[in-house]
Amino acid sequence: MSLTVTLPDGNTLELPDGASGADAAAAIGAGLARAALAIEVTHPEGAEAAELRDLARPLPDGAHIAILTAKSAGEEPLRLIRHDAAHVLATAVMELYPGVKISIGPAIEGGFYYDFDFPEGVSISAEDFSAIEERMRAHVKAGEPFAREDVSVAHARERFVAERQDYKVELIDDLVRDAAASGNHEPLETVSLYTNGPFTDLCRGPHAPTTATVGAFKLQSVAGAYWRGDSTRPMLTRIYGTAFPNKAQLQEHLELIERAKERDHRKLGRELALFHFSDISPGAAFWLPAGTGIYNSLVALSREMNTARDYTEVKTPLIYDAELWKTSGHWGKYRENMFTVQVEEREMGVKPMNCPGHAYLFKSQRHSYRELPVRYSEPGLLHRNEASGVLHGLLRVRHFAQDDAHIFCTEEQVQQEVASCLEQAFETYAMFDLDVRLELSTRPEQRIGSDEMWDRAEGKLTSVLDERGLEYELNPGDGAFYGPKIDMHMTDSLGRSWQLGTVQLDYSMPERFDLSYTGADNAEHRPVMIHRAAFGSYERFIGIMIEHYGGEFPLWLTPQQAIVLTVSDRFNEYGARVHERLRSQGLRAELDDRGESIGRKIREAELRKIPYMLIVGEREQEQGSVSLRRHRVGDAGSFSLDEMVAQLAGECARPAKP
RNA sequence: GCCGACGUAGCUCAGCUGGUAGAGCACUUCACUCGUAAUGAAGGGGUCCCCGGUUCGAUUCCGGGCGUCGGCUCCA
Repeated sequence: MSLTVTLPDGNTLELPDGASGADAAAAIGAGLARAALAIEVTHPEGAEAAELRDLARPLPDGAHIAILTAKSAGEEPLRLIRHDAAHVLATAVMELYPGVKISIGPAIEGGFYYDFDFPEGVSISAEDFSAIEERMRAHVKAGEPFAREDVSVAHARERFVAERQDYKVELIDDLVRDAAASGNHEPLETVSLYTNGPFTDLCRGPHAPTTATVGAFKLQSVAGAYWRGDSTRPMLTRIYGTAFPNKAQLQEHLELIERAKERDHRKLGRELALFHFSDISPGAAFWLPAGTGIYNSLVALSREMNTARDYTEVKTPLIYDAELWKTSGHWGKYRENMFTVQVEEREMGVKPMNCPGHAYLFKSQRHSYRELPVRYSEPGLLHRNEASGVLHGLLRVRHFAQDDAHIFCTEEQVQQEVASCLEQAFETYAMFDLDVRLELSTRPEQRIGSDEMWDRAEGKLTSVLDERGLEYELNPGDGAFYGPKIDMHMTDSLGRSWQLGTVQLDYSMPERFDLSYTGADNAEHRPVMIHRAAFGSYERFIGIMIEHYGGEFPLWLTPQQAIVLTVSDRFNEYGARVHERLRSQGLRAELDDRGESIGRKIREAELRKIPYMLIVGEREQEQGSVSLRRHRVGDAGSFSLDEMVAQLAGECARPAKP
């Protein structure tokens, strides 16, 4: 008896019955057999997707197979190695800390982690890493095989109960329950265990043949993480690490992280004197002149774009009677995260968002269907009492402003308005070369409004996205408490994802505030409310933008577009004239006429990342010219003053909207 | 909020086992008048995060708080 499998190049391979993936690799070549990590198997019958399996498992007859090695394309080899590394980490920790309870340890983007529950009184910090790494290295060096064993649920459960591995027992019970609940599957009868050296873990697999494939690894950080991501359950200790097939790749990865840290907006914000943070007001930026310039440019851009789209700007109060927040529903859900003040006998709340104010303002006037959509925009100041542990530079703050707007429209206008909001957001991001990721967030558990309302609202957002052929991720249960939303996300220098823009559909707020307009039928109708922002908060957007550009902003946005550097103070008068010419063209230019050497002036301007340095000395003064040096490029030749001014004015203009 | 680490001059950091602190950069002044990434000299600058405790004496040890960093939870 024999079996036949098909290789990726279309050739077939005949193997004895019961042959494994390892046998297939060996049949192809000894080099491949040594390098093989796992095998991708596509079943002959059934339309199931390819499955990555251990090399040791027998191959089904007629399968299409592909041997995976460390050099295979895609993320799979790294994921496999990192998952192996997570098991090796657990092995070492179990040996070093008797009584520790293990939970889960997956591969993640950039590495892996394993969550542990250490015995009472034991706490782990980075200082313990070298001892753990040493044990890990011993296991990797030993090249211990990963052995898979499929055992009955009862057997596995007994085993982990006996070992007091409560988290594993809970995982098994959940697997059984989920299988039963899914309906279309048979009840769960077996689970797989993987053993490497002294360590056995409940694990779906696959794994590489031995621990030796973890060529290079490093433990990176330790952090708390709630069991099952649930803040009501115990907090476990998570150890993060990363692993690669070899040392060089690990080294390269670590250097990449170091370089990314150079782009950190908190570091650049300080170095470029854009903003300042202080204990005196946690979570609130002090904006220095350069940063304020950028901030104001963005606000101006938003105003222009809004005006072009028939938005009207309004101003609403910062502090409101609690009654407003009770009406909107925020008092019930977000009271803990609001700043409140006692004013005489009244309890007041500082606004964490503009919507209730805008709803109230809409209600204060009579509206005809003829004026709809009414679009109120307001870069209003907001305060949210964010938990101390979540604050993060400009990206998560307590005090901020949004490029916020609320659209009040008829049911029929909703799709058009949502589409237009998305377009405006895309247009905005295009000006900054940002690629955002879309997410559709649907009804959360804690919500207001009927199911019919949610069906309708989610349906509308989905249809706008689908009609435009936009790619998006579905985020079930992540909507606002009053309606579903489309969020636009962007990542920071270290790959962490942050929400920028949002478009939220809201049938609930108009109901709660009893908003209405008079229809053509002379009867009162309920408008629909759309909440939207493109930048999101100006603070966060600037933070993301600093990291995106590494502090080298586009010319139209940069705080200082040009600096005039005098070679010595004999040329300060001419320098001042050049400076004045630039300023009269509306350019943001500075004059450095200090008695310092030209070398020093250049160095300082380079460090400040000023794009154009105009150097003036004897030659330039005589010829009425300037010598240009571009940031990071160097000497760019000599130009007549008229020529230079015209060129700069042209290049520094804001790019035309697409 | 939770877990862990950290908190010394504007910034980056040093400071052995407890005896009230130091460097470089930045800043000020003076000299230098300079050609594409640092001229030299002198000087000023510190409630060593805050509040308690131990001690003859605390930046150092202990407790509590606050803040920051990395995660987790949360994010209207």
